[in-house]
Amino acid sequence: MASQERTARMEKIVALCKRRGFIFQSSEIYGGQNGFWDYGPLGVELKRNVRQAWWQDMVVANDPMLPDPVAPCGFNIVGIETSIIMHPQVWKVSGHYDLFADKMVDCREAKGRYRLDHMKGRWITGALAQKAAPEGSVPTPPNEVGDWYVTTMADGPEAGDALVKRACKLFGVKSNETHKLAWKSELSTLASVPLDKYDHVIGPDATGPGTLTEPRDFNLMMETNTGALQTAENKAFLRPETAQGMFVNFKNVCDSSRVRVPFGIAQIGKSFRNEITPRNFTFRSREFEQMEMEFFCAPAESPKWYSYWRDRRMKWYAALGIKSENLLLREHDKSELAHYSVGTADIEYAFPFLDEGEYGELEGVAHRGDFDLRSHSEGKLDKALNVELGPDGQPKYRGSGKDLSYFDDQTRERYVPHVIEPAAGCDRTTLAFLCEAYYEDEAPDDKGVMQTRVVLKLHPRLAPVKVAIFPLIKKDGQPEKALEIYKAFKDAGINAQYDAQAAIGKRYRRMDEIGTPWCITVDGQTMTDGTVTLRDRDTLEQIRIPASEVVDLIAKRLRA
RNA sequence: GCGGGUGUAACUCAGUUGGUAGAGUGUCAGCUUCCCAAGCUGAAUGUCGAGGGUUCGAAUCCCUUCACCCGCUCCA
Repeated sequence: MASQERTARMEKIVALCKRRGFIFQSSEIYGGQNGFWDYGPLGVELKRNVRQAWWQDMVVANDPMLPDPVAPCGFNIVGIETSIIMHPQVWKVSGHYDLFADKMVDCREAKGRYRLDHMKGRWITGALAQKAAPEGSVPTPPNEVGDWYVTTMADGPEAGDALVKRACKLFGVKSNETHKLAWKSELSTLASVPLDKYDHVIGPDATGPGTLTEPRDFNLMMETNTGALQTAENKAFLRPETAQGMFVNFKNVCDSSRVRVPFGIAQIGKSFRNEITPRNFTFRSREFEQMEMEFFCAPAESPKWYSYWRDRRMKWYAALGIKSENLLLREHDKSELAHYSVGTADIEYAFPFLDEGEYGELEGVAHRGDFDLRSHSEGKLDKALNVELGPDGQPKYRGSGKDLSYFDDQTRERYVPHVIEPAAGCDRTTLAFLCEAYYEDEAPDDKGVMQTRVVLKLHPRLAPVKVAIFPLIKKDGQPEKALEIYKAFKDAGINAQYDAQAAIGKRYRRMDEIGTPWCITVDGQTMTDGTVTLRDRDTLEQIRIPASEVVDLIAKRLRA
């Protein structure tokens, strides 16, 4: 089975990550913490390199004076680093607060999950007609007269009728004798029922009472408190995305850094979400790192910029070694889009933990229109881009009241810029590079027995260790010469390792397994003519070059 | 959240009807070794996922719990 092969491959990658110190489970000695992961000595180098490659391409490489030939024009992108905890109003205006602030109850019998405030019901007195207690319920003596809370998920005017229907069935009353139903209360939501009465609640799809769990919060956002006192007033949230930090600093950046539209603000940082089901290694974590960029442009230019960023981001993954057959650009269907949006595309990777033909999201490139800047200015907008009003006719969530428009002194126009947002998951990207790099060779050993060689074919710029230096044998001055070369790499700021332990073949294999692209070996010939061998991880080929030139050569290859 | 599976050394795994743990790989040290998991000698390493119970005695039986994997469900 192809899927078993894929699972086995993924398990080997996870084992390698642990064995060689790329990724560990968080708090492992205490039994682990679901949805959280630690990066080990090699993993942290790999992840740093991913960040650095992103920052290089998204920030450092860009300048209005040096336009990318395929871009509409030249532009700047500046970096920023904003706090994880922001003013709580930020999340109300951004829409995150409303998105998932609901209490949910589960029904143990019907295996359903319901929003507490959507479940309507009425109290009624009577004897339940049911005989056997349903699965998951509180056992009830049959035909006992009591007070019950009958519920339904039916909405609006239908709710009352639906309850009558349900009650007839539950109490064995004929549908033309509904006057026999002894209602004790008007329609209310389950939120009005105290927890200690849940034994008497009959779920919308249950056949008996007491099958509902207590209401549980399903909050996307992690909560915390900012003062020593944990009161409702000082409740705060750990950011679920880094983007809002850039939107709320739009004016600061404009006023302080001589940028002109079009320009971008980029940020790399941690975000937090209470994922319901953390799964698939680091893919769905509750604490994760994002690499996001908000590109501000004139509304009329935004479709061109959207296409540009979507294509450019695809190229970035390819340039760092992701094969095109494992990468998918998935344009969202027009019906999935908010009407103001020109498009949203996901960049997806064929992770081995997914079935063949399935892809997991690495990055979303979204055209966000002026939704965010206008919301933070005027108040949270609804889908029609009007300020969403509360019952009192005032904005439901007030914006900052600050003017976040931009005056273009070339065209003499004032407008709220539109935003193109390429938002990548750093941990997912790191994981994708690991999965892509994992490779097994077979080669005979000196006894002719086939041996598996595990290689991480990481792009040299991503490899945690760039080069290893070995003395072929531990004498004749070879260790001393090798250490000298090793120090030259350290001095040049290139991450190198020295290893004199065990046979040369074993040392090469150790380096293959962690993805080190090059190994340099000092041998007998080095002592006479000053040359060393340079061995390539992928081709296994060796060339001889002067020891004095190796640092420059590797540095040059890393820049290429 | 539900159902199924798993959890023993750093990794992969063995461990009989209950009698307080083994292998291979890896790691480390020494010798050897002039290029792709070489050889010899030696060494270290386990709260048998955690907590509780039964028992004279638990890796093994029971309960609870945590984590991971698979399938549903849910979801940015």
